[in-house]
Amino acid sequence: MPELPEVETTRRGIQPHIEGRVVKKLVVRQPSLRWLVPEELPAIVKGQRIASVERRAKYLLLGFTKGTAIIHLGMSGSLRIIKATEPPMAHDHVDWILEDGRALRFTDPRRFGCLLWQGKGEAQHALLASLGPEPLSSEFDGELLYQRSRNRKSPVKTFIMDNKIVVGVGNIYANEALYAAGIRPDRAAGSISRKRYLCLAEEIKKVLAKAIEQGGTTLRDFVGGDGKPGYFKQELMVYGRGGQPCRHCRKLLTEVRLGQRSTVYCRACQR
DNA sequence: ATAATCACCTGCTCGC
DNA sequence: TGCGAGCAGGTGATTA
Repeated sequence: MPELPEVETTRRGIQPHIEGRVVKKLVVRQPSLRWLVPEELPAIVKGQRIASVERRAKYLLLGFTKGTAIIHLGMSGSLRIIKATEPPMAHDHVDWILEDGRALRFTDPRRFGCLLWQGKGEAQHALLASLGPEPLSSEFDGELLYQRSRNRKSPVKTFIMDNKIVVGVGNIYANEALYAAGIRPDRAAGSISRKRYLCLAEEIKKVLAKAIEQGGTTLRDFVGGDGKPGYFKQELMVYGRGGQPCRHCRKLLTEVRLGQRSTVYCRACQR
């Protein structure tokens, strides 16, 4: 479900409801997520105030005086605000019960998500330590892509999805940005010119920013923290459209697999 | 160091 | 209608 725009949409949806609130109780029904939820976490956060709700890459960070809760939504995770009395459904693994009678509920059928803890003063969590720049920040640009791609033989699509290069570019938006930039996804990253990388970086920024504006892409059942679906799906040019006509030239879009991920592009518009 | 593959898990769609 | 195969928004770990 979530790529960066969906995670950011979630963050914006839940922040007004939980920031500044005190955690009355953390209920972990299913600790077995991608990594085990730390056993001691409920005791650590009980009675603690959520001071901040931030995002780094696709991680959501709940800031406390004593440390930071690190949440990832994986492929199928979501967070929403509920009444604390709402009975849990099958994949409702964690509830952050607040003192105002509501709760932040984490749901994740596939359990690829995680909930971890980094205590204040501990070294930065390994998951966050070697991440590349945020795609919407000024640290990320075409020059960086150009420099980092020299001598790389892997496909450019795989390259821009590598979170050591830049974070937050998932399969949907990688496909979309490459289409917008007119670059074939299977070209070797090292064979692409500086000029084309400048264009690609701009398109990555544009597609992500636009998707955030629209509240993310709802494919199956993604909803933001406010329960509203995303509206970006109607803007997709290639993702999920293999075999259908290119919206620009009407030729049929090609679908291939690159690094186990479905990849769709136009053989005429992308070179 | 880089590239390719595997693994984690449930649910849904498709073809027979 | 039922059943196995394959696929899905992510990404760390493992293998060449």
